[in-house]
Amino acid sequence: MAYGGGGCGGGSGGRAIRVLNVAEKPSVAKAVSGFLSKNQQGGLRVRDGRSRYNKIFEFNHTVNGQPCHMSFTSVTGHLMELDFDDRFRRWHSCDPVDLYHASVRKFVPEDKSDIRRTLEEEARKCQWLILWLDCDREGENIAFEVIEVCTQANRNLNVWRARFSALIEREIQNSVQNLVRPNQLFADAVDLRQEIDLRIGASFTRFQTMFLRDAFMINLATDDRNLVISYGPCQFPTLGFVVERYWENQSHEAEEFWTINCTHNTDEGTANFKWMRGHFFDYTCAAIVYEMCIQEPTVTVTEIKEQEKLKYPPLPLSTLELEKRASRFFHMSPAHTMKVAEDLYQAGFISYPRTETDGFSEKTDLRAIVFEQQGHPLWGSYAQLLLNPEAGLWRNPSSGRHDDKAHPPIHPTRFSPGESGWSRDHHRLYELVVRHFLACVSQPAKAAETSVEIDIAGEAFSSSGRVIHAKNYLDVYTFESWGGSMIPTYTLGQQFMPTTLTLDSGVTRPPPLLSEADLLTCMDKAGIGTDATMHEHIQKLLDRHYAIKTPDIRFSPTNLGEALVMGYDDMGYELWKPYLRAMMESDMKAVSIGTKRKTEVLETCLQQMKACFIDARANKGKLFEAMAIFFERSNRSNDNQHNTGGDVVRKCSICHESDLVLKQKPDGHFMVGCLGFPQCRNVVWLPGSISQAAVTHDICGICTPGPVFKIQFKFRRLEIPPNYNVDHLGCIGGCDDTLRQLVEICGTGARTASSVSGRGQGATSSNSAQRSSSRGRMACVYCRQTGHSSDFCPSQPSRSHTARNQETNPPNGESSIHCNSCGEPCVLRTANTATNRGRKFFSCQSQGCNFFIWEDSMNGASSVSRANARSFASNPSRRGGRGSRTGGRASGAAFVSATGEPISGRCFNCGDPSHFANVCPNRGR
DNA sequence: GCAAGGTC
Repeated sequence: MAYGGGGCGGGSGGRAIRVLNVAEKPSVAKAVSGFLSKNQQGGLRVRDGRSRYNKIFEFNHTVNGQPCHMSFTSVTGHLMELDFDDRFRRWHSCDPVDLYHASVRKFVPEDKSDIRRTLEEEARKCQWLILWLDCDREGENIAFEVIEVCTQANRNLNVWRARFSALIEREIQNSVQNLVRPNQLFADAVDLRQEIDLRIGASFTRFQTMFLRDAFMINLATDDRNLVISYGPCQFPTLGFVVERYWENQSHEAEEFWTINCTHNTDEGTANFKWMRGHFFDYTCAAIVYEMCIQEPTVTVTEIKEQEKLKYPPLPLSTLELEKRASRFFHMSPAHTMKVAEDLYQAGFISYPRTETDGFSEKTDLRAIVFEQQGHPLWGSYAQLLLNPEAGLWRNPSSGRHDDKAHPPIHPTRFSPGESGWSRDHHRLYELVVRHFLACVSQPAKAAETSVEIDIAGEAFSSSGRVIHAKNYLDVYTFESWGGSMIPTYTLGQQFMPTTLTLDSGVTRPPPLLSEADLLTCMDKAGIGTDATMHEHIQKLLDRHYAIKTPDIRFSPTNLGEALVMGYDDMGYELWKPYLRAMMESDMKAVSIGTKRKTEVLETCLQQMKACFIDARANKGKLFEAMAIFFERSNRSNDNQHNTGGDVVRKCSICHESDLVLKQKPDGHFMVGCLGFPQCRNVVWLPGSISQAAVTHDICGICTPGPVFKIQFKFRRLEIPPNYNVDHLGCIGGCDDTLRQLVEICGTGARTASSVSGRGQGATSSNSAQRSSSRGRMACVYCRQTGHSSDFCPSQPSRSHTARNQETNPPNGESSIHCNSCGEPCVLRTANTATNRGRKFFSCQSQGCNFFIWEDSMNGASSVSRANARSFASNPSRRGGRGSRTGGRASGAAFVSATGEPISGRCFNCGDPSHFANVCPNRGR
């Protein structure tokens, strides 16, 4: 592009030339005009342009010796939009696949036409154009939009770009004297993204909306015609994070683990010692170690460490952190936070709220910002203390690794004790910004931490205490805390008796659903969205009914959201993963630095996406199947797939006003699902081997709440074991063992059979719950005896971890034993305790792994058999669990501490507190 | 009626 003749400055013999300056937003136009008009003859004048928001500032300035008359106006972000030509814009105007090569155009939309007129009118009067857009790729792209409009009005413009890294006077003065040319490559990278986003988004959105809306009854709280089932390269991966975590959460199977805890009471307080092995999942192993400890309970202090610990204040505040912290501290949604932050920014109380930067420029006058806050009733005195050199509270803030080169971290720009027009959230957000800023320039909190390690019968335990010496930044950053705790004083080599020594159990917990802060972190790591748009993508999931927020502010997918991700996943596409966006980001980088050309990247990407789209459409059956799990077929559909379902089986136990109905999925499998949506996702899974099913008028006499209508099933002979009948009058209310057994034997059809890695095996909560709750009650599917499940069937090769190792590893093979927990090799060691001296055990070599097993127990000659351990573990009243601590101490324990206090402990074999396992009369029974 | 990116 030609930018007009001549360099900048020095060439006009002292006659002022007219310069049009354009910023990305009105606030920047105002701020830069303010800096550049300082000490200039005539000062700063302001007049209206065509747009009421975008004023025109006028002043004189000299650029490289050239006197200039500056007119400074602004746009509001992008001036132009990209869209398809009119003939492709109506949804039914073309096949969605045509959108990959349909002609597109960039144009100034109607609501920006007044800004366009201002630019045209001003450009005609000027010789130069200086672009003050933000110094990022989007800014560069907007610069070229401005250039296009302005040069159409005045072909002779000499076009310059001002580069600045912050709105600081020195930076701006420097930038105007060092003008450069705009960078076409940066703008190209954005053009690339815009076009790919548009074509992919529009094609998939039109396709899936039209297809699914016609095929299913998607009963949302919106007019059917307004229902849009959108696809976007940012919104779908965001949904993917939500669904993936939901699947992890639902497929979690709680596992019981065991740990040994030791406490020690003295006049100075109590120390809680944690077992340094953490915990064992195998009760037998834990019990063996516990036995060793309880038999030689004398504690020896082996290590005492005292050190100063620092808790550092947070980094300067970026948008992402503002959103995360407002969600954590105040439960404000990111979208609402940004709305409130925008208000505060517009009113001048805080700096620009859309910034990635998490470090202050050295040129920022941080003390001046603190100075302003000294009068505040809540934090004013802290601000005063910060500025007092004698207090020693000041610390130059740390810098993070992010810098958008356009905006500083979010900080207060004007003092306010609180404005009358502010809502509670305005108050809270302003307070967060101020306190965060004050914290950033403060010393870290300081504490003395003492950690004590002890040894009981060769087992290591540790405890620590903390004394806070100086709260420092925590005094003003009241949203965070740092607890102190006291432990008694110990000396190295000191010996004592524990007050309690208990074998405690716990269960593993599923990973929680994603919180707002978690979701933002996922998006940030994967590069989904920008600081200014991440909250919009999250909001879009809610607006499109893809996800809901639970009462504890976590995201759970709706049936629609889960079905979409499931459908694409079944098709084999990772369009719901962040990879597409990551690829686009890397292509954008390559284009912006000139290693790839825009046209080539665009061509390749669109070709790939078009092929993907065609394939996805050919495989829409998968999407259909996934949707059919949750939704009723619509009679609008022209599809010939039959649906025999719809008969009511019972009222839904979750959403009581809806019915659970028997349905047949397109793949032929049967299921019972709830009609209530989106609140309810209750599904009861049926065996995959059903050929026919019909709801009868028989009501189950066992299951409550009733009525629960029985279903007459016919199974396919070859798909069920010979000892089951093909005809079965079954009940889905929970009383029917046959159904549950056949689910375990045959699976539930498509969902479990096609389950992919990473997806929870239970596709829904009720499925997962059914699987886990049925475990305790059902008969074994191999021997049909009750009392154990197939996992623990004595007549079938065990499938448990421990048993597998026992089968595949020779008992005495030192190098062939692998850890049950992490799979690493174990080494053979010899115990050196009084009761087990000389006895050999395997222990895992992997750092941080706890696995440990007696060699002789691997022959089945364990002093505690597996069956014993199980039955012991299943009776909480008999095990040394959390509930046993006080009971154990009160009962007649066999050991007393040095102070004569009885030590809690019970026989781990039978639970009796009167003896320990080595002399247990019930041993081996 | 569709995306994501600016911004008011």
